[in-house]
Amino acid sequence: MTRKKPATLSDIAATIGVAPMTVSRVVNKSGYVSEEMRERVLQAVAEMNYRPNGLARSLKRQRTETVGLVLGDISNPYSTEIANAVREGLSAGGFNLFICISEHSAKEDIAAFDSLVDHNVDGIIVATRSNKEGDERLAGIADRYIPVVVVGRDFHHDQVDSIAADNFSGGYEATQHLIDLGHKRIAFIGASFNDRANLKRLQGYLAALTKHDIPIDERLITGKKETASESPGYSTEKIGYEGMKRLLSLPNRPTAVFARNDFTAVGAMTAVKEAGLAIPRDIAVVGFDDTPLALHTLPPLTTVRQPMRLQGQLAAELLLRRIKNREIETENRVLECELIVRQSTV
Amino acid sequence: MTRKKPATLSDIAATIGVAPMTVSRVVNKSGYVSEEMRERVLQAVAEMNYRPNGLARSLKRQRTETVGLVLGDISNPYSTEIANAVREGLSAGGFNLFICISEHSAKEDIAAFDSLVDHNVDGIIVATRSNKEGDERLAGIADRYIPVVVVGRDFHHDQVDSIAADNFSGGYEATQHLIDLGHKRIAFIGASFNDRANLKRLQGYLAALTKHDIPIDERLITGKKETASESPGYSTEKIGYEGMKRLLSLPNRPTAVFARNDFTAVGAMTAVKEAGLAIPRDIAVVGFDDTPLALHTLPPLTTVRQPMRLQGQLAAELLLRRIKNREIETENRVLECELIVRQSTV
DNA sequence: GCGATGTATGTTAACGTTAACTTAATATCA
DNA sequence: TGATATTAAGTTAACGTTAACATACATCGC
Repeated sequence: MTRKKPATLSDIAATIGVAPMTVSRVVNKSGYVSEEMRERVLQAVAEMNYRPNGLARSLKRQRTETVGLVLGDISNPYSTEIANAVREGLSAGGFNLFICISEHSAKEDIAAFDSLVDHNVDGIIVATRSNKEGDERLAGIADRYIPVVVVGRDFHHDQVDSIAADNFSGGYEATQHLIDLGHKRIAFIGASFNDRANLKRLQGYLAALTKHDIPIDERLITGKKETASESPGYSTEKIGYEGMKRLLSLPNRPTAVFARNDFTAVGAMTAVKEAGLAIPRDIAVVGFDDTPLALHTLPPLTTVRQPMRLQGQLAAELLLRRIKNREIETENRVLECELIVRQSTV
Repeated sequence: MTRKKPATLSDIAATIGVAPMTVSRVVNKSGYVSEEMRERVLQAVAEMNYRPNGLARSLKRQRTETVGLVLGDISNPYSTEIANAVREGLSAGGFNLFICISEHSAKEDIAAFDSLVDHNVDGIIVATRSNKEGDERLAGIADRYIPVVVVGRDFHHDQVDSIAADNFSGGYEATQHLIDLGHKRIAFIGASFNDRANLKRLQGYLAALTKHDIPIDERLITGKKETASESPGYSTEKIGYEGMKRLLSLPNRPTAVFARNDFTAVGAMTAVKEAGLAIPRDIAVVGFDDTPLALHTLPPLTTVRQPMRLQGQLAAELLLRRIKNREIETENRVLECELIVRQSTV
């Protein structure tokens, strides 16, 4: 059996003996077509299993009604929530979403940008970590007036809207909460210097300590100075578990820990329980992100909720706005985080 | 400032006074071009910030070097691992990956298929749950000889390769394991009848009980008969928690539970602990999937590992194979699962 | 009866690229 | 030396669609 090529608009036109344009009008419901002709065309379309060629259409129309989303990794509630919210926002506006994964590599970041630009998407939402080469390419794209919105990425350009959670104040509040409970030896688990959001959380932690005249003890800050691409964000239970083990072996161990995120917190909690200590009596634990998991740890986890969905919604909204009209002021939104107190600290 | 249109290949050709074809040859490194000309062109390309228009190129070349992946939801280690493995397999072959999310809705499933077909992707990998309308559309796509591979989806077509984990024997082994440990009252948490994989796990569970002459008690099977689109696969801790609560309130409560997946198992464990019972002494728990989480529950979770990465790798491999040559026998692979025994059952 | 308007089609050219062919100059070799 | 390759371009037409314009007939109000 030989493979037959898909029918084109001209094929349809030829078989029923009309001009291609007439078929186009029926398919696109535009312009004048008689009811009789409409039916003839529609029947042929159905019979020949015709589908418009999107490439040709987009090439001619100069728009694809498609938006690209670049994520660092997919195995991460943050990415997940953003993607879902973006998708909803876009499909409400009639746009399709294509997602690309960069695995936190600058090279893949760029490959994703290029691939999306090559497919002439109408706009791009970028939610990967900043890196020099990627930023340069992104600037080049924005320079060409392709609508771009960045989420949680440290990138500035006069054509690019940005959205981020206030990780600094989130970290500050989490630490403040522990201080309010009387803790003096508060640890930070999972510091990472090439992840901007994480860094901000750490800075918030440091600021809160400083504000309350609590000396900063470097031994209480675990983490590593990664240089390049790093770990699958998701399985950071390991980081938490190992970090906590190290902290517990200190001569003067902490009475509270602030973990970079909920997964790290879960790992830390496991280490605490294994050591025969109680949470929060011996060690209080705070996480970050308020993932669904946080409700189901034992005890339930105090954590900082960042508005993930809202970030995704806003990203979709700002991008659609910019697609409609490129000549607008850029917006840079910073969204508040909220401390959710549960039983792991009280 | 007025927005200038991006430079085209002809623009480049015009500014340096050569034929467009010459520029094309330089850009694509094909055919003969003198070294001197090459440099002239390359310089103009750089100066004018030129990027080939992928739509036009794909339209002409009749291929996009892009593959689409349709996932039911993104908030799910299963989707995640598959996506990562597929991505790796494809990028090794020089293909780009676009991911679409259907939110387990037949309508969105179809929208995703159509969007991908409209963008003329070279092939599609489908990892969503089966549904009638979606299957019909998918068959129509496969009929047009567009390469399609399904992963964990119950779909048969003489042009479509399929890959699935052996959920039945996974469920069987998990249950067998509990029976071997002497359990007679074994519950199943989170039954769902519109999720094929889940159904198979349940059937494996039932088969193991039957094989060992253990009567099936319907009260020990929790779950609901959902009709349509369902829950965000990911936060099924709730299902596990609530299911376990119900089981614990039975007059003759189970001594072991087999949960549909690890998240459900975690929820169940929380309920067990809250009731003041010990795992595995009072109630043994088995999960499914072997997510990273399973190592960090307390106690660590016995679970059934399904080869997620392998499924993704195979999907990429089979799809690329079919893209290269459509006239090949279809393959239907069923991959073994492996019971990982940890402390939640022993 | 005549311009104005509405309806139903057809024609042309273009979106940006490249496969396939053509032309022309230069190099190679028996 | 002439035949044959090789190199370096240019020309044409097409991928499948649609915007813009052109044509033709019917209807309408006056």
